[in-house]
Amino acid sequence: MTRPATARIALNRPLRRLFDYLIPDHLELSPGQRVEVPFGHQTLTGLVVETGVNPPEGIALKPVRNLLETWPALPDSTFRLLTWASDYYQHPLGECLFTALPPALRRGRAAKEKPDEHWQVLVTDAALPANAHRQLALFRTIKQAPGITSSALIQAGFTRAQLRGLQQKELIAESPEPTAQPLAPEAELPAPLLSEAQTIAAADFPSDTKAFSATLLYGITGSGKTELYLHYLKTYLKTDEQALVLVPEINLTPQTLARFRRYFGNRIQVWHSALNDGERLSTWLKIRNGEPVILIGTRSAVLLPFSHLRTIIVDEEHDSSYKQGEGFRYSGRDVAVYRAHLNNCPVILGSATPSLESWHNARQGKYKLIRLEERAGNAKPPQLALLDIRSRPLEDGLSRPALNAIRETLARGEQALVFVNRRGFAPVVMCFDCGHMEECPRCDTRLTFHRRDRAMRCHHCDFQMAARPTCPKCQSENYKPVGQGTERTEDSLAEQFPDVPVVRVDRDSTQRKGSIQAILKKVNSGEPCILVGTQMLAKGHDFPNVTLVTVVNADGGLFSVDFRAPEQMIQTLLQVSGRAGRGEKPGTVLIQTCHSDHPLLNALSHGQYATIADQLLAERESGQLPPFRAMAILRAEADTMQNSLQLLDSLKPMARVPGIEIWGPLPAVIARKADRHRAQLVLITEHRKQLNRLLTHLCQHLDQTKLPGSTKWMVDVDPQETG
DNA sequence: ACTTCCGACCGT
DNA sequence: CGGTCGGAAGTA
Repeated sequence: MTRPATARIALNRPLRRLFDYLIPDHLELSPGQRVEVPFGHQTLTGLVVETGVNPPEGIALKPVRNLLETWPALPDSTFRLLTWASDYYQHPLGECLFTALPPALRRGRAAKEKPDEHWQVLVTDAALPANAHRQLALFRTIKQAPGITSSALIQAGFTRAQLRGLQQKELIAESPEPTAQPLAPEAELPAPLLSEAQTIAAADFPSDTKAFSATLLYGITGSGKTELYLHYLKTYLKTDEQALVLVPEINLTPQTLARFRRYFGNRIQVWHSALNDGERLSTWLKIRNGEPVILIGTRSAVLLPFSHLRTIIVDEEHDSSYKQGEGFRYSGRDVAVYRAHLNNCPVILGSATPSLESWHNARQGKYKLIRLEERAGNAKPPQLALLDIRSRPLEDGLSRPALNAIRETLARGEQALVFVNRRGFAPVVMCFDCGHMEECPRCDTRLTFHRRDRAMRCHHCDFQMAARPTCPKCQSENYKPVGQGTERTEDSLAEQFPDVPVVRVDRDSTQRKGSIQAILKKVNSGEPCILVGTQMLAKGHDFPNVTLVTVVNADGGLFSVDFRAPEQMIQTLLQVSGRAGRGEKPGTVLIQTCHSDHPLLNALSHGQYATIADQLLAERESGQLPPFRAMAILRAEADTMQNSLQLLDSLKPMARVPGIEIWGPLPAVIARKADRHRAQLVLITEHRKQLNRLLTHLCQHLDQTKLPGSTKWMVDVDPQETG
């Protein structure tokens, strides 16, 4: 056996091919290692995929320039996971592999953390200009805690610039040795005490962390799923093992984190979009080094290079944000299940409203189903009632009975939550004389009116303009907002209940960092108030004093073209209903609708999610839709609809494979978005393997096809949005 | 994705 | 005839 002379390298580029290089004599390479290679006129970071390959003929190989670490940045298990995901989701291997690296390592930086500086004061009193109060505060902080680190100071709200300022004035200096005693680790709590129902559920959790198993924990809102996760990890995870807890972005709140930290102290680490490059590198290294971390993270955490991973929990597994909507369109939940499989460890999917995919797997016996249908503590499930608003007068969207219920709730000293599924003031502005509606010039959408700043905004691109006082078409002054948005509901409620704070929670009101924390703090004080908000309110928050939930309009999902709309509507309604009555007091949910006789809404007001899920699954089966068949969408976008449709049409002959059904090509529901014309071709089949082979073939073909102008195409496997 | 190459179009 | 702008080709 001679040493391999060539290596196949993956690059972080959207190319469905790898590049071969010579291995210089002084280097020894193996898969997963990070290297530097020449590429055209640039030097790029690459990852070794294979060595000893036969390069294509007639190409002069260049040598690998440099090996960045002796150890593989991606260990074998992670490497295999990503290779599988690249093939399954039809996304270029290079880009898939690089998503498992922190930004610093993607850019070719050393896999080392910057050592943290420690600081001490040099004088007893700082003579600073009167306006330098931040520097003065920083000086006092360092004086009080000699040896404190830069990162601790930055965490406390100071900046590097302020440190540099004091250092230049020679008021502080780096201290060589940390003089501060490290804080004694706080005593970790033992496994939480469980209720009777929880104890029964806990007994069904997988006890073997060295074998694959998939468990669906169906626990109604407020049943205490998090306690079960904590109990499970306390019971079965050994002190030298790693665990992963996936959560939707919105659920990673300081409260959740604090709760986990009380039980596991500094084993708890986090992974989410708000981390900076340094924090990402630091956490990545801990995981790569096999430290016994319990990682609480969002979607991309499932791709990290764990080596002692013994359990994966996916909380709120139905949440659509687990599916990446662009680029590498993977599902964090599905990758988690496959990872558990590869790794021979348990995966636990938890939800009060499981996805039909997981529900189906449980029904089929592929997943073990654990049911927890009792609320923890003294809390009772909320009472749901439908409120038909067809012949009722509405005041800014709210009916008299709903307003009365809110009034009574506040009078009892409790809190009310009003759920509106649209942000802004009103979804459209319409001329009552000529019927004109304001549309986005770049998309096939209507503009939403935001009264706060008198702006018309498109919620599908970044277009916005000043609102007009009169109709631009007929100059009529009878030009008014129509329909309900969060802003309008907020204003109207503030007018009707002037003595009570009205708090709006949506993407516009929570843009500022930490503003949601401030809102939650206010609500958790328990004083009577009205919360108005979108989806954001439905997710995972615990408001013990909210006893009434009003849904302004539940009809959005009833007649949508998207086959997932009914499922999503029911999940959202149940999740938001779950915010009611989580404390001692019972909760009520009022759902305003124009279709109180609709079977789905009726099932919701009478039955359990389990019953509805069975019904919805039966409908999916009769329609031969996912999860009964596998689906993939080929999307195209171009400067004209004709170009998009033509490209997809040209694929149809190749896609005519027995057993695979083709729908389309058809223009997307929003056919034009940011001046791009979009169309899609749906492929649907019972044979997932065959579909995968076809997609590989189609991608290969498309890669070699020269496309006119700016025409783009993409593949979406297991799409979440089918419009 | 990023870089370079090459032909079209402009002004003098 | 130089300058630059935009699209296409190539990266091993």
